[in-house]
Amino acid sequence: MRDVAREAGVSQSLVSIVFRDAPGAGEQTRERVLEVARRLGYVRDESARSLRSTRPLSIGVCFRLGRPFHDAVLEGLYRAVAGTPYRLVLSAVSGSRAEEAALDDLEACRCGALLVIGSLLEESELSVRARRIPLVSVARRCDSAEIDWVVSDDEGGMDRAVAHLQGLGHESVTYLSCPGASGGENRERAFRKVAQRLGLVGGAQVRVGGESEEEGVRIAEEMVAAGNVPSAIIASNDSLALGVLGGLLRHGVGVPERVSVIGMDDLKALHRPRVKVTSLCQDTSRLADLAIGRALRRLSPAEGRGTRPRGTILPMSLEVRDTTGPATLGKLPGGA
Amino acid sequence: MRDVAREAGVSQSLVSIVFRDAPGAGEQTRERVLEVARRLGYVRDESARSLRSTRPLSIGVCFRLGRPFHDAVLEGLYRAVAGTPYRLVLSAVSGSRAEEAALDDLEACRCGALLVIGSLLEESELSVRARRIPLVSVARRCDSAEIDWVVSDDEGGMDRAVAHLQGLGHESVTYLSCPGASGGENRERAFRKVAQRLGLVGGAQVRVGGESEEEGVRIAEEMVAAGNVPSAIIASNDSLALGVLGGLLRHGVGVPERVSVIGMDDLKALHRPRVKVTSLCQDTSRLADLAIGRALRRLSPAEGRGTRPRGTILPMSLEVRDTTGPATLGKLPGGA
DNA sequence: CTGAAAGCGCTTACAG
DNA sequence: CTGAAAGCGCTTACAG
Repeated sequence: MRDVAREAGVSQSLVSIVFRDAPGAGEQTRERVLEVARRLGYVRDESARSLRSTRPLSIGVCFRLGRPFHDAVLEGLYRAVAGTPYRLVLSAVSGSRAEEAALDDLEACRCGALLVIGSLLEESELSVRARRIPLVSVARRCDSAEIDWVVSDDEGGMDRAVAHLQGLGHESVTYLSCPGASGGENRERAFRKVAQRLGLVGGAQVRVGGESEEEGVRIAEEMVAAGNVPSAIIASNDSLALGVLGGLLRHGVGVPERVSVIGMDDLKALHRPRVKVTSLCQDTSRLADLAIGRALRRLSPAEGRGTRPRGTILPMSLEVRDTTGPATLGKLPGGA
Repeated sequence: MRDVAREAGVSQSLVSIVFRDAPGAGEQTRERVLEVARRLGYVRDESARSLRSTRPLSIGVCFRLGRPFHDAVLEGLYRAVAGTPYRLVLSAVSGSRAEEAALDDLEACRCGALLVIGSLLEESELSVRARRIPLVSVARRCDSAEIDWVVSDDEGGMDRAVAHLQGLGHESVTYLSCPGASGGENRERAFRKVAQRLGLVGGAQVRVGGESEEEGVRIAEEMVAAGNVPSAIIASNDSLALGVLGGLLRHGVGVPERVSVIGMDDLKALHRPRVKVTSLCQDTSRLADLAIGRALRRLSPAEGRGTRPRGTILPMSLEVRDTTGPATLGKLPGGA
């Protein structure tokens, strides 16, 4: 910066003014500074900037590697942050990197706020961090006093899914859970509630599922082997749904002729050429917009941390595709 | 840090010494400082650290959102960097964020080196950046004088794939290219070379492919409609292979009975329950290890930027699974 | 083993 | 509109 100032024949503060787009520089001077900077390959130093600046310059994002849902939210976050004066700082959770480490890293980087996608941490631990720095939880509800959150309406979505199946004549539905996942408990609770509300009490089954296609296949095969294949299945995530689908088809159990299958999350991975899975979709783009909105609110000097945190529940949409159809009442072959 | 020093009754430099694990602090003092820091919720500021430190503290990584291959490499990078004194700084490329912007961000963050996964930029642009900061290109060969690179051996892999098909009796092979991808040209060139070397000259076809399952389906359907379905297909990426597979099966063309299909990259997405696709695999973990190794070399004061850049070509392995089988010489039904 | 002082590259008042 | 000076939170010599 000093070099640029010298080369352009101005003071260093003037260069700073030009780069911050602050008032106080003539049109000509501004252009000359910019030209010199370009010529010298000058890049403004973010560390120095954020160290000296009186307000934060960045928003931290904690996400998980290899999850299409997280990638989709991230994509939305970049879009949402584009019009603001903030930049995104990323920190990934993976097999070799715990969520705690990822969050520590973000806290050390002078982020003004933290967005955490699908956190798997205890709510109490998130609370502790939220006391140090504003926290927005995405896709995971947090009822602690300090945390803003944005989630999808599992219950409303589940309602739509079950009603869809009932409309097709299905009288019993088996739900495959996902114990380890961030929204797992919530989804299971939603299913139980909805099943009761829609009078599915006797026909509602909950079975431990998982998060991978492999587990889905195994479950499907167990069902077939036990001669106990339900007429409708809601899988708590799409990988599971895909596995169940594959497992059933492999054993000659028709989908949707004999069994209807619904997935959740609407990942791109679902859009396979062979069969498009009916799925309950989260609106990743709105999730991202709202998350950035919350962060901006906390970052604004006017509002700041004063107000109590806000939770928002976004509707889910049921995308009806190829894997759901009329109930056959066990009259078709394929049932064990 | 000043607060911690005051609270622990020591000087600020002593706190710094403790946190840097530098010699010069008594065991007791060290523990007291650590205890106080924990109690106060002190987090060392990365911006200040990297600004003041005489050597770089971080390595920047530029990757693309929603690509399983990139995620796999990232996972390996986190593992590889764990034992070093450096941290990873991530910057994502996505629909709403150009690769240039992602790299600019990294340059502004005082990274000591940049790892770029599957860059789509012109080599000349990478060169310009490499003059400012050491650059390691992953999965994209760079012959400019300034850039280290680590790639997979497309030609050796292709050799293995074609030989495998020949061993099964296939006399002609159609290659589906991937014009937009980062390694696209290289793979296509590799196929042409290998086809010639293995005497497949007449039977070698190159056809424009793509990067999505949808494109794969379309191509398969065009082949079926034109009555021109080859006996063996190598797709330049796995999504394409999956699409081709789906498209063929849908029209009753048996895989591998009538057509053999090989994909490339061995993404997790390939491990579907129904059919496991034979694929040419990149070793993402070694790719990551080597990339970090290159960066460390450039970062070490001893070696530094003095030596000329090194390129490394890693072997690919052919994972033979369900989609390749003996050639049927057009005697089976299903050929148009 | 411990403390006082300088300085990384910026931004931010404040005086000309 | 422009320049000199202070300071963000650390690390790094260097003196006790």
